[in-house]
Amino acid sequence: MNRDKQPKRTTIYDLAELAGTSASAVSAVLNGNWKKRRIGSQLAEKITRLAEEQGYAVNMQASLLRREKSKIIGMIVPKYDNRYFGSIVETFENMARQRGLFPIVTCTRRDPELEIEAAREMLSYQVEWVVSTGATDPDRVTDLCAASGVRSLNLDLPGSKAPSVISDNFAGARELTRRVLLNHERKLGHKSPLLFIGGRGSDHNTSERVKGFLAAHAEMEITVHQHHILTCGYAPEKADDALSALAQAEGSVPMGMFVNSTISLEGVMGWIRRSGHYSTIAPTLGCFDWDPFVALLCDDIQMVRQDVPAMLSSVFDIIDNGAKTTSLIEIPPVFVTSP
Amino acid sequence: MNRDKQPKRTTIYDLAELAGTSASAVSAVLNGNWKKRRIGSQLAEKITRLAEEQGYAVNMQASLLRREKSKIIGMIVPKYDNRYFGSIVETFENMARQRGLFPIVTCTRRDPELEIEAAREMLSYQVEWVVSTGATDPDRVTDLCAASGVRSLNLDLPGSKAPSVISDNFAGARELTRRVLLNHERKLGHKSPLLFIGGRGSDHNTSERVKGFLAAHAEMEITVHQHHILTCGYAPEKADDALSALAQAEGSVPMGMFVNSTISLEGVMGWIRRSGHYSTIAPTLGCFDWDPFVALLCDDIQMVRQDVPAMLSSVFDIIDNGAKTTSLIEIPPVFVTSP
DNA sequence: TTGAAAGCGCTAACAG
DNA sequence: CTGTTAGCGCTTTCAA
Repeated sequence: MNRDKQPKRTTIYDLAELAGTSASAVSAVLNGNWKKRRIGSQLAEKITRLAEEQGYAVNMQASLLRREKSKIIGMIVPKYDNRYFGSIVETFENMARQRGLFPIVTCTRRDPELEIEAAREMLSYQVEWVVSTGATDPDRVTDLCAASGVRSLNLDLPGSKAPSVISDNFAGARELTRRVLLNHERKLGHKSPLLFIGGRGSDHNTSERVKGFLAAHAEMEITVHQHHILTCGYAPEKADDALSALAQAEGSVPMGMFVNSTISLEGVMGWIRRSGHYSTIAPTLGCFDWDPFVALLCDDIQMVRQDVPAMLSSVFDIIDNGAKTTSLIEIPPVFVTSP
Repeated sequence: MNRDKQPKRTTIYDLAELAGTSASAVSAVLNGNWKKRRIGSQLAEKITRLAEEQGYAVNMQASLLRREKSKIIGMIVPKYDNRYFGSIVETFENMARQRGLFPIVTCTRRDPELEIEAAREMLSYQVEWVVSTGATDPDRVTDLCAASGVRSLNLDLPGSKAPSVISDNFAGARELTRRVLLNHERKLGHKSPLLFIGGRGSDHNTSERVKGFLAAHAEMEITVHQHHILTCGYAPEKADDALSALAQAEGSVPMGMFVNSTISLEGVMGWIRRSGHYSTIAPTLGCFDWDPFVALLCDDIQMVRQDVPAMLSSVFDIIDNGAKTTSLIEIPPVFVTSP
């Protein structure tokens, strides 16, 4: 059994004393390179048993201080409040552990200051990599890391100074729009343009999706009204407000919509409910994002699910094998049709 | 500007040399206790400027090795795939940072082995606290931590060897059941018992909720069928399968349900869709959990939202001020009525 | 086969 | 007001 109340944690010196040997022998055994040091197998066994009994845990701070590589990998992520980022984090943790890395993840709530604050903190912990997910200012994080000789990498939103892995937003949005337009035409009996809502106009993903949205309309020879592109931000209330304002200004709102994230969809759904605008006929929707409940919410919704496993495979491929700093990898998203 | 390619990171010795002073002065200044050491303010300023210019970041491994307290706080969490755990993690990170602690969070996918593996890893990193959230075997984590003199604490699911903060499952479930029963009676014109579905029968929360469920029925003098309590597990497919089996066995399924989590609800909704069992009349639902889209899913759903901010306030109150090891704090959840 | 010893970067006495 | 010094626990040469 272990000490009742350990005032001080067990060290390799304690173990060495108990085993009647030296700290270096203990270290070698515990690190598994004792055949290299040709340590007696009975000694090795004794040390292992003792460590077990004492509940010994290596002091990583000391170990890492001495080593050259920390094997720590950091990720910053904007929010934990949707399935997309949730599965990014979960997959990241898994894949990191699989290759013997210790993942540390922190959430920066879309705040640029917090982003660099978090990155700085990670640098203090000697991370070997920083993955910036959906960062508002990824290049700033890259600069900060580069100054300490730490590599970084962008996920979800691209940067210009480090390799980036993102969804193929243009192609995904174009195909999603095409599907929704067809759906809509089938229902209405005639062609009709959609409303685009959600996201930040300034971010790369949103602007690519707008381009895809416009391309699909153009291919089907449908004219989009420029003021029907509402890149109002990500928060639910923003979408809600934008729709209210549009309805007020124009007296009506398009019957079909391209919603730029489940977060925005939350606001859109709330507004649809309250406004009573679609009491006679349900809107035709497309959402560039996925959520299991949304799939059940209505029949006329098409969703695009970003391919998180493929995205993270790319991320770790870069970590394992390297990549040009400027490379931009675009992963095709997956289409989900509601049941 | 900083060195093009730093082969070695800037240390306090580099800074000391540049400033023409000693490492201890640099350390004191950078740690903010230079008034204590009465260091000249011009020197202090110079050091600060230099550190800034060089992009200096303290080496935490070295710093922590020397210090007595690590200021690191760990949390293990089962999944990142729902709003409840997502907001727990986000709130935890915030509150930890607010008091100068460094949070490390890891997801253990409801796997008892991973739970203790993760706890062991955190101990190596010298965490001061481990918060076990929804752990399958919290007492094992507590034992492991105790052996290294590290304090721990349970969240969401209670343990017997460390303080626990959980929702008031009994009262919450009783009130939720009461509301759904009333709703149901109003709709049907007569009293009718509900089906309980989801969760593990062996976990504390589920069994308390079942008790509350039964109590509400008893108070309204409604008899529940024992085989209408389906604690089939948390995965969506489990709920789906359990409903299929019940329908097969009995030819019908109750018109009202108490669903034990949004995860289970996912399966329930899928089954409802596919089975066509409720084509004429919509089911009356209650869900012990909250999700913004579920609120929009149907009119007849009552939800219970666990009070995450209050739960984490309790957690940090214990961390700040201590608590009896055996204390069990139950936080009343909040009722959400769909719009 | 094994142990002694140096030193990772930092903090905190202690000695000026 | 400031510098010197002794470790924190561990890994890794190097010498035996």
